[in-house]
Order: sequence, then structure tokens, then C-alpha cells
Amino acid sequence: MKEWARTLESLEKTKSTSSKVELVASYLKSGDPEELDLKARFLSGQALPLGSPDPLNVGWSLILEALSEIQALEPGWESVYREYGDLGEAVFRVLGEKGWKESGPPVSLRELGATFEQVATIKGKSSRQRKKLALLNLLPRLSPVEVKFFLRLIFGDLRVGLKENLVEVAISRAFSVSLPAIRKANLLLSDIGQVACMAKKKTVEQAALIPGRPFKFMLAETVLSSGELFLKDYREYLAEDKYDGIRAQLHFSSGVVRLFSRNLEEISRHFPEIAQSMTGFPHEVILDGEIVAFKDLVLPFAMLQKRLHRVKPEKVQEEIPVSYFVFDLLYLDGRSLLYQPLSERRRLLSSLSLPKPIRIAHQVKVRNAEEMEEAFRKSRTRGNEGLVLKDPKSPYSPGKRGRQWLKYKKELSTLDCVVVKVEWGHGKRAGLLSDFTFAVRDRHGALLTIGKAFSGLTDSEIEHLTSWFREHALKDGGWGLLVEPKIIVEVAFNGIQRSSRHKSGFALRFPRIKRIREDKTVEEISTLEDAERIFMEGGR
DNA sequence: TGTTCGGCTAG
DNA sequence: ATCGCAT
DNA sequence: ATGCGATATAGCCGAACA
Repeated sequence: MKEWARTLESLEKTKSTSSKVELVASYLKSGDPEELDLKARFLSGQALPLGSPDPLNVGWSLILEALSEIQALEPGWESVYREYGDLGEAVFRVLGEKGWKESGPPVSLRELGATFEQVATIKGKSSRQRKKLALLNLLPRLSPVEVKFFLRLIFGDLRVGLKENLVEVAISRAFSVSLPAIRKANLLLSDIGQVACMAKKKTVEQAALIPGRPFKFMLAETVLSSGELFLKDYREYLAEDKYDGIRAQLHFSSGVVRLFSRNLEEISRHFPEIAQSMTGFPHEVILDGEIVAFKDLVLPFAMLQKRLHRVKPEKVQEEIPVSYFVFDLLYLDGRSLLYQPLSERRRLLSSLSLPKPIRIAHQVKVRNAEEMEEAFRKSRTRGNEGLVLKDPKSPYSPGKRGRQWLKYKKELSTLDCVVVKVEWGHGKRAGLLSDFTFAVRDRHGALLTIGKAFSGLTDSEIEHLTSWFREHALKDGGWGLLVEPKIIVEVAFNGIQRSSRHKSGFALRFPRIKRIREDKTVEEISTLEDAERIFMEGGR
């Protein structure tokens, strides 16, 4: 682990992408070749292989308990935490301060990996204690830097400016295998460790799509207007309804149905009606689509949410039935279709007759802005969010968010809200008040909170506002400040729903700050009635 | 039985 | 989702 | 212009715990 932590320390200090890649490439080539898979995986911030059956189930509270048992948390550690906005960094500082020395045999990456897998399998009574014991077996044997990255790895974010994408680049560099070949192998196998080993053995070309084994999903980018799509040359898009549900990949092979969610988790048992319907289907297929709550009509996402993660879905199966709207066919009877153009995949898809709760996604061709707007309106009428526009010639490029798929959604009206509470940020936002709770007013002028947002402002706006908030604090709660209701922000969002979390009785879905309204006063902000109106209009 | 925690989903 | 940096 | 990394929300469920 020493070498791993040293490498991460160097990465943390360098901004340049090319130096990072160099560092990682030489680290991958050095040391014990038996540990190559773990090196690649741990550098990507994954404690467990993607799609592992059991998660770690280790979080803040358990970590804090374990740390206090080894006396790693001196009184006052919280202020150190606030200074750096990162638990790993805070513990690193505290341990350094007290001259902490590790003792016992050093921890190898192999042992680290084995511990993670063991921790994941621990379940049942007193599992918390047993998980903690497993962590305590390692902690005293780690140096302060190792502890720092050990904790960050558990949280799944190393915060050194390197993610799996750059690890792929480094693998390509280290073993002189072309980057596209590495990317392709990784998307098919979803195992960066295995890909690193194959690169070393020069066998990446053997990576293939395997029915039953999930791979990364193709994602879409957002477009704001129909105008921007048809400005340039003549184009034609396939416009599909954008369903508001959960994305899923269905594999049907050797009589077995497996459904996977976007993070490659197997979710088959949560949707038995989909799995069962495929019994006896005459083709081997891999499908891509969206699982939606559906009862004659498409139901809102909130309904589907009640079915998610249910161990006994039968209880709600009748009340909240689901449909699987399929929009892509990626594999058919022994043949991968990933590199076939979308139009061809779609043609083959339509030729299959899929069983009942599985349906084919609504799709039309659009050639100009008018047709696109028309398709958009119709999609909304069917209860869907908008459109996904696809280039008919495009291959299926998993893991890529490219301009080949574009999503177009409705702009919901915005609300002007006043900021009443602000909280300290984390990581690079440490020391900045970056997280705003805001309110609307009722008819008596009382301020009722309706949401919390952090994105949408530039760094300099946040910096500027931080000093303003410091000067206009009403109360310091440690985690942040209650502030004078003077800063008005225009908030955009994707939906509004009833909620007990906020005093207004509503919560916004995906709120983000559009701009600061310097021209408005608190008397002029949006009212509870405004929120109710948007709610009634079907803001969901 | 109610509460806390961890993890998952969406954009 | 958004911003900002690196290339 | 593009790719990548960093920043975080609300709601819901189940499992473990008190």
C-alpha cells in the first residue's frame, strides 16, 4: 500500500493531466505484477469490482467509531475537518500532528482487496461490529497517508484528479496498447483491473460482449432548443419519447433473464413480471430501455420509487405495475449489434415480438425544428418528459456521453427564492459557503423553505457571497449559518413534489441556481401559491 | 416499534 | 446539472 | 471545442440497532 499511497500523493500535487498519466503508467509497470489488477482498480477509486453482489455498507458513522477506537480523532478534529472539507485529509493531519506511527506488518494491496470483499459479505446480527473489527485489523498498520487514501477509497472518491477514464489512458501508455482498444475492452468487461492485465498480456482484442454480463450504458447530452439542432446542415433524427423511470439492460441468454441498472447492479428480482415474461422467448437478446411505472398511462417517477429496492415486490406489483420500454437491441442470436447503425438495430428490434409488459419505445423521424416541437408536445401528452434525439447512423457507444444522443426536456418555470441558510462546502469548496437553503413566502410574508441547491453559481460568485453571508449571519450553527433573508436567487428545477422535509410542504427535484436577482427584494419573491400552481400544472 | 445508517435512483 | 481547467 | 473532474440534492427502502 505504501507505493500506492505515494503515487496518489504525487497525483494530488500535480495538475497536469499528462504528468498524471505518466505517473500512473510507471506505477502500473513497477512492483509486483500479481497486483496489477488491484492497482488499476484502486486507482480508479473502486474498493470493490463494479457490479459486486454486496456493497461495503461502511459509511460515516462506522468509520468515525473505528477511528475513535484507535484514538485517531483528537478533540477538535471537527474544525480540522471543516478546514479541509474531507475526512481523509483531516485524519491525515490529526495523525501527523500527534506523531502517529503505524505498527505491525504492512498491508499489501492483496490484503486490502481481500478485506474489502470480506467486509462486503458480512451481514446479519452485529454485522456492524464485525465490519468494524475488519477495519480495525488494518487501521493501526497504516501510516497517516495510507489512512487518508484508505478512507477515501472506502468513500469511493480519491480526489486526486484522476478517474477511471485517465486510468485507461495510463494503461494504454504503460503497455503500448491503443486507447480505443482499451476503452472498448473496459466497456465490454466493466472491470478495469482485468483490462489492465489483458493489456499487459496483449490480449485486449479478445474482449467481447458476453450475454449475461452487463456493460456500460450509452448516455445522452442535453440540448436546450430545437433551433440549435437544425441550424447547420440538413439532418434527420430519430426522436424517441424520454421516459421518466430507471434505465435498464436486459440480457436473455440460455433461458435466463437478467436485468441490470445503470451502475450494473442486478435488479431482476425487483421486477419479476419483466423477467417472467421472457420465458420461452425464441431469441437470445440484449435490450436497452427504461423501466417505467405504467397503468394504462405512464405514471410519475415517484410511484416507481416506491417499488425500487423492494425485497418483496409482489406486495406492490398490482398497485404499481411496470412496463419496460425498449429502445435498443444490442445483441441478437450470437451477434453483437453495437457497431451497427441505430436504424438497423431499430429495424431488427421492431421485427421481434416482445412479450406483454415489454413494449417498444415510441419513436418518430424528425427533419426540422417544427417536426421536433410537434413530437415533443405529443411525448408530453403521453406523460413523458420530452425527447431523446438520436443520429440514425450512430453506433452504440457505451460509456460515452456524446452528441449522438441528445435529450430535450421541458423548461419548467423558475422560482425566485430568498436564501435563509448556508452551509460549508466540502473538498475544493472547503471554507466556502456553497450550499444554500432557500425559501418562498406565504401570504403573511412568512418564509417557508422549499429546497437546497449548490450548483449554478461560478466560483467567484460563491466567494463573493461567502463574505457577504459571514457579515450578515443571524446564527452560527457550526455546520453553517442562518443568514439575513436578503439574497434572492432564481431557481430552476425539473419537478416539484409534496414533501415533509421543507416547511413549504414542497421539495424541488434537481434544483439549481440560475442567477442572482439583485433587482429583487424579499417582498417580491415567489409565493407558496406560485409553487402550488406549478405543482398543479403537473410539475410532478 | 421507531430511529439511524448506508446505498440506490433520478437530472 | 453546472462550472472550470487542461489539452 | 471537447473531455474530464469536482461539486452535491431529495426520497425511498431494508437492515441493524436501541
